[in-house]
Amino acid sequence: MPRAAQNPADGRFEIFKDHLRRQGLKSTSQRDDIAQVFFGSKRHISVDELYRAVKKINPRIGYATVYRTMKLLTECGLATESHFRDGEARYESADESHHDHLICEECGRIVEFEEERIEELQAAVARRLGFLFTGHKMELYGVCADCQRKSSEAPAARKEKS
Amino acid sequence: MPRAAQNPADGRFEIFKDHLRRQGLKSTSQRDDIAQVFFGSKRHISVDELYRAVKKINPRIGYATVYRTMKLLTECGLATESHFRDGEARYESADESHHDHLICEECGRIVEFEEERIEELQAAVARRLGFLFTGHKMELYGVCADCQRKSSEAPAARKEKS
DNA sequence: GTGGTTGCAAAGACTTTGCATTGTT
DNA sequence: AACAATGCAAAGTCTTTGCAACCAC
Repeated sequence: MPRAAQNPADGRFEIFKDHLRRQGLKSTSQRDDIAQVFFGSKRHISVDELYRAVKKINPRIGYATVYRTMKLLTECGLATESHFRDGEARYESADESHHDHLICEECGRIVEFEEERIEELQAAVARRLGFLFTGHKMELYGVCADCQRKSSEAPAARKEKS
Repeated sequence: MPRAAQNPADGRFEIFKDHLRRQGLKSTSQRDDIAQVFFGSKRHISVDELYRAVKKINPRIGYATVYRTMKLLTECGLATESHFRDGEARYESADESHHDHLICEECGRIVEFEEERIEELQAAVARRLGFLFTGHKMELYGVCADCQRKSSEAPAARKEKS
């Protein structure tokens, strides 16, 4: 999969517009603004964060429209939905190559990584079980370097199984 | 699959009772029944399924108690919670060795597997990023052999919105 | 103009919580 | 008898949906 460039005019917005046109859907200022803000936002943005961000530049926006637009963006492959710690959904732009997440259980920090060999093994497992492999959901959990240091400095704060 | 380890006296119930005692909690018929039904149930049972099953042998049961008891069972390591397709939580007995899930996107069938090499690579990735690896959440998706056959036999069979 | 779109609020799905009553220890 | 546990229903979260007003096309 060729890497898309990260500049603002990388075509994602056009892909979105094309998707709308092809489906006979209409372009609206709400859809445009949500898409643009989403493309320019930090990764793993929640619906609520996106809603607030869009509201700043376009107060004529409702929660429902954010949900509806994120669904559209997901349909045309421009966004991916994740449910990290079950609760609200978070979206990320799907313009980069595939990666997965490593999450710190202490501070919630999310680090992305790629590991082709894991994917290969996963495909092999699926094949072995007669499946046609289509994808995965994978999150690694751990304690990041910072939090490890913090707990060794303040040894009172430990939670162990007794 | 050896079902030998599944006999009623495999100690899980005692572990649960001990957990209650140690925490100064009380044993009640509801807790006992929920635990026993859970231990004897199919894997990946939902709260709703568990509630119905327990209700059959003990009508004096409420939804809230099932939720509360599953939380207890999870705390003492006897149950694990999963959120397969976001929606309701499913629990499975944590008495067996670690495994992950492969899910058919057509029929929803869930197959379990173990792959030590994937876990090793995951731990290595975490270490490389400075993390202390504590665990993962991993689900593979695909199309099972049966569903692959079905779609090639009846290529016209499409689901449509009514 | 037509028919998709929007914001709002209401409804849904799942889970948690408040409280009077019940049941264990 | 003390006090945790229960069932019920109400409240909470996050997400979807119904609908009249709106707005692209």
